[in-house]
Amino acid sequence: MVKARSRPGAAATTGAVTLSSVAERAGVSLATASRVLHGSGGRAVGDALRARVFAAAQQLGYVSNGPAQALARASSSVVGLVVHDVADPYFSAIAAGAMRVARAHDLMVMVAATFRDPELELEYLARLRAQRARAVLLAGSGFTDPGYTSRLAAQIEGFERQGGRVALVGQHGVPADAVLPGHREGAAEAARYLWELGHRRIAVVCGPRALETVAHRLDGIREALRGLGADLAERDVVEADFTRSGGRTATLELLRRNPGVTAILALNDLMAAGALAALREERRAVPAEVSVIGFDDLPQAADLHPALTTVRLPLEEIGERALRLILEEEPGYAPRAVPVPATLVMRASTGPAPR
Amino acid sequence: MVKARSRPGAAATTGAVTLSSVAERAGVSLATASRVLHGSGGRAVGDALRARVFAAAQQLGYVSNGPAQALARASSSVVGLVVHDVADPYFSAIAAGAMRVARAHDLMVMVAATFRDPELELEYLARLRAQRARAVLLAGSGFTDPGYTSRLAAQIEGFERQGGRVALVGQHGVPADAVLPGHREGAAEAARYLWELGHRRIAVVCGPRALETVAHRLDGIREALRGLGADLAERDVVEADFTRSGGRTATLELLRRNPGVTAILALNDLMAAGALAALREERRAVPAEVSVIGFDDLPQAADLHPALTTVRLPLEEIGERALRLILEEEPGYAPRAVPVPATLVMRASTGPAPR
DNA sequence: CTGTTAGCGCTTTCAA
DNA sequence: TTGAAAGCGCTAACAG
Repeated sequence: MVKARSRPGAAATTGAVTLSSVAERAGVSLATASRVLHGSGGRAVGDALRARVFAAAQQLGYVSNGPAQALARASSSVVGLVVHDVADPYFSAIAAGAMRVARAHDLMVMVAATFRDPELELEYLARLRAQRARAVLLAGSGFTDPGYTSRLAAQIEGFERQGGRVALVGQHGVPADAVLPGHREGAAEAARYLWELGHRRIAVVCGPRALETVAHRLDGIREALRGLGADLAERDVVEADFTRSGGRTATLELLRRNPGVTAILALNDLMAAGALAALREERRAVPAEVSVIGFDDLPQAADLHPALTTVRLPLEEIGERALRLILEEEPGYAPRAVPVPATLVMRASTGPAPR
Repeated sequence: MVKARSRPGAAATTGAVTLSSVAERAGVSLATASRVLHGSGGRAVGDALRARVFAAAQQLGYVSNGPAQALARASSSVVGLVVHDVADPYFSAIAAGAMRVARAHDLMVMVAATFRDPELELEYLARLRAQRARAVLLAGSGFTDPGYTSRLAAQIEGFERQGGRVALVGQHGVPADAVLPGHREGAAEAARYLWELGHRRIAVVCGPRALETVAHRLDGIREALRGLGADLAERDVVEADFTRSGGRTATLELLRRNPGVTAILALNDLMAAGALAALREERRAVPAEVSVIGFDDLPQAADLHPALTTVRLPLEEIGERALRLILEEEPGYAPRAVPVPATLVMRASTGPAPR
């Protein structure tokens, strides 16, 4: 018995429209059809054949097979984007920037959400590697854990050896191209601003310290206060989830522990929103009794009540720059680092310290 | 001269670690290595060989080649998600739900943002088809344009013929499995609520009417008012971008056109935020002078000032249900439609009509 | 349980 | 310019 699909091109019998069925229909070779339909630039094929191939493809409703192309070319047209959580506006802003760049390069974007699980981050990186992603942007802040760091470095190295490029948002303690948001400086500026307003009882509502972002922002505050001759007491730093509800809980706890605070630095805007809610519940006037500063300047920051004073980070730009770094520039001898400064945006949630 | 890579397995020389180099190293056949490393379940290979293969893969640092697998299996492990804009909380919530389901099925998610451009939507669908995505979720609301609709239907049909599954959020006027958010009913309920509060001068601030979502919500309002013996005048419907700034602009315009309005229905929460901002600028007290209702119940709705009364849509659930529909159920004879009801959430931005 | 082998659909020399 | 043919890395019969 003759096997149904023993010959190249036989697939056409099956129903699937392949390049060779297009070639056959157009009366040209497979190679020519490939050159017409996928060849870069478009030159190098006579106009007559060219037209016939297009017509055949059109009539047959040909759709190229991405995986096959990726296999033959040993490189795909997808880039990976790894975030903690797509529903977190911080990450969706970065994603928006990155996607714009991907679009400009005609690449598809594979998005993975780790929900702040380092293991998942590593796993997704491996899968992106398996998918032969051309580049990967790790937008989630690193975790300050040596074991994790070395495994991450190994994955990254493997990925790069395989021809892929990797960029990070934040310096994860591994050598790779990175965009470095001004966490430290921005936080320091916020702390100094409060100090200037006369606040002396400053507290911090922060996310998990294992997150690099959190650690850096906290450091910035600490250093700034030290520079001012003050000190941030451990009891004035309350840690919780890096979310609105974490911010609310932490603030409530803080108010219990230290009813005298006059200023709260929330390490992101989500937590700041929670802090404002808690303060409202506790009937503490903002900023008359307590001032609040956030971080990131999410779109909704200005709509909080009172409008949130915060440290602005150009998130979309960060996503753009990071992806550009690996898509538009050759790998250098040493990893590149692009600093992106943070700026203080003064609104209505801060005021002079009550006396 | 002997060609460097004339024999299968020769690739090992090149540096790339392939399945056959693993097999060779483990002293087993390619098939066995494949069964151990990628075979589902894991049975059917003796423990001894099994262990040797794992060891070899480990030592060599083997990473499977996704495209090659996809080609051989004629099916990939990626699903597509098409949205208007990842930075829009409406879509990022849906995306979060969908990604959770994808994760449960061990699938990667390719996200495409169309920025409300129908052409781009079609293009991405084609590319997802080329990537042999297993399923695609079109989360962006359809466009009420017949030309677009028929082309969309054609793409979807092609995609399905190819073995892929498609789900929609909203009925785009094409036959495909869909999750149908209660736009109409939710909007109607909001309108009736305002009516009960005594409002008789109700206006609508809406996004582009070419969007199905907008059209349906608007219809719901219109019908509800008609049912109450009232009518929504064209001059009381102001159209703008489906964003915060669109909401602000439209509200300003509305206030100029019709200073007497006592209630504003904004067709999404983003626009409602803009409406509140505009009202604040114009020194109109909310809800004492003007009541405002939004739509979606984004996480930030409760933090607006005053806290926004809005129509809640369980967005993450919508994303989940939609993806489940095509990942967990066999295609039916007819397209399925899963209705998801909207519910009114009463907060502080609405109150009795002033007299 | 294990190995052989024929493709999957496309790209890319190499020759003509 | 165009075509022939050799893979890309992996899966899945099929045969032992």
